[in-house]
Amino acid sequence: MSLILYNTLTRTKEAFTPADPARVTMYVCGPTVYNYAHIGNARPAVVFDVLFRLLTARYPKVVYARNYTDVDDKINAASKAQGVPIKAITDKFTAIYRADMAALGVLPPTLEPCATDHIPQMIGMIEALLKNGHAYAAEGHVLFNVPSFAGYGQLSRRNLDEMIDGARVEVAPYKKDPADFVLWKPSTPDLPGWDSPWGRGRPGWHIECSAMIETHLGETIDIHGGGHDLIFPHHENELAQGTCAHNGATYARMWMHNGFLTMDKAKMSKSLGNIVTVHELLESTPGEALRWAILSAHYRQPLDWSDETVAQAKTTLDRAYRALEQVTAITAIPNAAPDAVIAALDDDLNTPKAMAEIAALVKALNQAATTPDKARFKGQLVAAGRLLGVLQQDPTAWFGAAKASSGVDAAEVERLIAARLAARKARDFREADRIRDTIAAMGVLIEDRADGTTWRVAE
RNA sequence: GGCCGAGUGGCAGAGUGGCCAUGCAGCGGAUUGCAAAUCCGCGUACGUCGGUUCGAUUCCGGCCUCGGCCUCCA
Repeated sequence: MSLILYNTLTRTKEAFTPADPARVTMYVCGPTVYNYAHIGNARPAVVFDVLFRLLTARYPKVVYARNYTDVDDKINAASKAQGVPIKAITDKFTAIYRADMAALGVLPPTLEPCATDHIPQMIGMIEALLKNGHAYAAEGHVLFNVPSFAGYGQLSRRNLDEMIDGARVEVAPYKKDPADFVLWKPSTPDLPGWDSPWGRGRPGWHIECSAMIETHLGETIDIHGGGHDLIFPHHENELAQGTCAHNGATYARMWMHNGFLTMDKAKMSKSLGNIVTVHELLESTPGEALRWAILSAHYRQPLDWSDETVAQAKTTLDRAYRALEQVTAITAIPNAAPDAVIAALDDDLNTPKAMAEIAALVKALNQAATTPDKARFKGQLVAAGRLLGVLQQDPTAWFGAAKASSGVDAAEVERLIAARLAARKARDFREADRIRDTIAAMGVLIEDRADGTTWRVAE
């Protein structure tokens, strides 16, 4: 089986073949750390985490870098507004982002480089661009000269004339061409800055990714990913400067972009204000349910986020964990994920299809009559879940978390269950049902099983 | 205006030229003291108008609607 991925550059699905199977390289644009990440920001982290898991299962070494943008004008604005150094802000939100993503089951990438740790490398790359004629210095700025790169526009499929027509931004006077973009810009004394051959300044938006890719992954990487809105201008510009800095070497062999998460069909974005942060969602919902909801739509499709989306995800996971709970005492036969699950993911990360296969495994586990069958299906289910980053908890922990966060008085529930058991033994079913109603009023459902009565928090 | 996407059953959401997605919800049955859970069964779904075809939700064209990028944005 081979992995097929959709390449934004060619707009087709292509077989993925790494340049060097001994060292697969992937770079995904990470967050600008000046605020809480919203659930839309989490989508690429989760999606590319699945890809990372898939690649790791197949190749001996996968180097996955996801950066933190910790120098940026929005950070500067927050720094001024709060009267604290930018590092106070970026450190805080980097830690929060890490914790939030961990709660979503996102594995730490191999590398998490920060922009501010790579200023010399950025300067070096800018110097290379100046040297080979693709950039120029003007009024303390250094700009990339877009017309110097014939391939400009290939990723976003647009040509310069059209862009000039549609331009909504005033063209800075020091630009040779309206499309030229900033590699380095001067900083006033009140702004963060670094000494450079062009005076004290700070990097433009795009150069950090190219410099960090060059530093950690090499001139050519296998996969470059990010959100759909990064195609233009960010990735188009990265592609231009990266290619030119390396005298025409391929910058990224495969470009992947996830679709948007929407609220009421409109893109979730900080500027629109229609956001819900991962942080606040985690207060009421297990991270695993959020992850399941994110993966319930194909990564290139839009995904409309609502309470209903999350509720359905949680209910579906409840069912899977209930199946696993039934076989807690049975040791799973260690197993690879079933071919059907792998085949689904191999087809451009078709996570909804993979989840349908997981549902089939849950059913098979529930149907299984013999211990060997149960052990086998349990192993397959857990292995399939591992690829998606779900179903790795102990069922008791999954249901226990729901109990804990519900605020239900567990001791009282247990006491009532004991009382009901006594009534049932006495065949006083009216009293037993009355007690159950009392328990139900607490928001708790009880289940009588062969091995005793269990309870769970109702939805 | 330019360039891109998308419209699937009550909801979410895959996919395919002719046969089953799947999950959630709902209905019926089994089971249960009654429930819950589980299992079994159940829905003439593919925006619209044409075209190609023996046959289209799936291919082609027009139209309508919605969204995205062109500015910071995952």
